[in-house]
Formats: sequence, structure tokens, C-alpha cells
Amino acid sequence: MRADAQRNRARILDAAEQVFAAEGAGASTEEVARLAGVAIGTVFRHFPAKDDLLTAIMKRLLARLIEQAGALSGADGLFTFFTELVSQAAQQRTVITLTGVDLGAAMGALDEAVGRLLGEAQAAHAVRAELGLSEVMALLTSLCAGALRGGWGSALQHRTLAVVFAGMKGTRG
Amino acid sequence: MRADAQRNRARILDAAEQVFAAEGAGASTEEVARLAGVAIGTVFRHFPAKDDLLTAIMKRLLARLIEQAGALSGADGLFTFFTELVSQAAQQRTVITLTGVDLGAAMGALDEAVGRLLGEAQAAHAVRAELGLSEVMALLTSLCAGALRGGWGSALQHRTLAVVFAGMKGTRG
DNA sequence: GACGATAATGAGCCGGGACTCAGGTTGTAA
DNA sequence: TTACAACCTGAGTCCCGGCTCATTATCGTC
Repeated sequence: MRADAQRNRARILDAAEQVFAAEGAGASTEEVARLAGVAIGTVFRHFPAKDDLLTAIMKRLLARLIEQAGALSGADGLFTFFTELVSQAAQQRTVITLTGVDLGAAMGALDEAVGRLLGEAQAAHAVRAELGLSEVMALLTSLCAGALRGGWGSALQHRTLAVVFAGMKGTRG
Repeated sequence: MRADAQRNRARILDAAEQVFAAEGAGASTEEVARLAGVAIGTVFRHFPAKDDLLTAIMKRLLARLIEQAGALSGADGLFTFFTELVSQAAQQRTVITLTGVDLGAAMGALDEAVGRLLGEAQAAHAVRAELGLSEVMALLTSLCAGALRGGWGSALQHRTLAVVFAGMKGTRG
């Protein structure tokens, strides 16, 4: 791939992430092109359909999340991960507005990474042993979705997470 | 207002609720008209812009929620409300995909209704006294959003809510 | 520097969906 | 029953946004 093509591809991806994060998946491709400083045709050269662009940034975002999860460990790793994600969502730094996009295998990798954090937290008796991965993921995605829409302030983020964390730690169900 | 106009208005509202619940706010007005058994012009006669239609069904939905909350009381009222809403969301029976729609005062009434349930639950020592309305609403909207996207099965609904309820009851924060 | 391959450009095509309006239809009050 | 206002109809307008492609520019190589 030619050097300029590579540079443009990266610019488009960055612009798309920003635009879609700010305006949702409904934002126009032309605006992405404008922000990237590129003509529309160039965007479509790299990503033949809009969905391809959406999928590409979702995959990059997901990969970044998995990396973030990978950097954590220990009793508090899971809680830290929750906190980071909710904070990002509240600042609209992330999207995850999966519009029917097929993320397939990538999503499984996230499950795996979170599963590891859950296992470590349980081994340290920081969360209840009966807690399953499916409900942890459900809580995580719910909170992100909520923070994304609501634009929660940091105080609200903290108080809301405290309730959920208490439920994950607590001895009663 | 003429009798047929009234009838058509109701049909349009019902159709819109169904269509938008199934396909999101992006669904076409024409499909709403088709399902309502009415010409497209009739829809625009009653609701000059698509947003007016969206707003109308959101308000009706919200009013229904407030009514549901009003019918509950006692120590478990709040928990029952959560459970009902999440279940509805999981079945896509509700939308709340507020697309920048201004619901203004109506939203305040929901806060009030949930606030009452929270107060009663706290009076019965069924939830921690320090819990505020803002985080309860944050949890409620998050869980609904999550259930809506994820299409949670009843088992997952139950397990996820159990964690949150434990956090609301538990003595530690 | 010349040259072919690769990439970028952007005016324009096209489909879809919000919205309109001239003309036909129906409810209703006198 | 009549008369009119309110209402309904649906083909058509307009615009927006995804996507194309002939033309032009740029890169990498000899």
C-alpha cells in the first residue's frame, strides 16, 4: 500500500471515530471526509460501504478495550475496568452503538478478557463467587449505554457504580 | 374534532408505537401509515413533522410508565417497578430511544413517581437510606437500555437485577 | 526525469424518505 | 336533505446521503 494511502486511511479512521462518537452512526460520510481533509471518493475507496467504516472503527475500539482490560489484574482489576469504561462513555469518547454490525470473534475476545478479570476478583474474594460472566457483561454494557445517553457527571458515575459494586461484592442476593 | 379524525389519530399512534419499537426511530413514516391503514397525508395532518409523532408516542409511553409506578407501593414497589420495566424493554415493548425529543415536564413526573417508591422502600428499610434518586434513575435507564439492546432472556434479567438489588439493599457501599 | 501503477478528486447519479397540495370524500349541524 | 367545513388521499416535489467514475494527481521505480 502506498504511503499516502496508508496516511489517509488512518486519518479517515480517526475522523470517523470522532464524528460517529459525536453524532451517532447517522452522521454523514461527507462530514467524515471533511474532517479527515479528504474527498468523499477517498473514503469510499478505503471502505466500499458505510458499514465497512462503522465495522472498522468498532473493531479498533473493541481492540482498544481488550488491551485496556489486558493491562489490569488483581482484586480491583474488574472494578477499575468498569470505572474506566463508564467514564469514557460519559465523555462520549466511545461509541459501541452497534448498528447491527457484525463484530463476531472480536466480541468473544472481550468476553475472555473480562472473564479473566472476573476470575481474579473472585479468587481474591472481592466479588461473590456465584456471579457469572453473562450478568457482568450485561451490567457493563448497560452502564455504558446509560452513561452514554445520560452524559453522567463524575459524581453520578461514582454513586451509581458504588451501588453496582456493592451488589457484586455483597454477601446477600 | 370529527369522530373519524379522532379514530385515525389513535390508529396512527398505535401503529407508530409498534413500528418504532420494532425498527427504531429511523423507521419511515410511510410504514406507520400503512400499518395504521391510512394515507401518508393523514399522518402529516395529525403530526406536521416526524418529530411531533415521536414526541407524542414518547409522552404516551411515559404517561403509561408513571401510571404503572403509581399503582405500586410498599417495600417492594421499587423493585417490582424495575423488574417490570426491564422485562418490557427486553421484549422491545417500549422504546425510550429519546432522539433529542423534548419531554420536559413529563420526565419530571416520572422522577416524582419513582422518588415516592424510593421513599417508601427506604422507610421500610428495604433499601439503603443514603441512596439518592439520581443514581436510582441512572440504574433504571441503564438497565432498560441494556435489556433493549441485548434482548436479555428472563434468566439473565433475573440474575442481573439480583446484583443491582443486592447493591441497593446491602449495608456496605 | 520518465513512466506506469496506484490513489485522490468531486461533480453527479440515484434511491429513499420527509413533506405538500389539489382534488375527492365524509361527518355533522341546521 | 343540504351545504360546508373538516378530513382524507396519494402522486409528486425536494432534499439528503450513499455511492460511482472519468479525470487528474501522486508515488515508487528504473
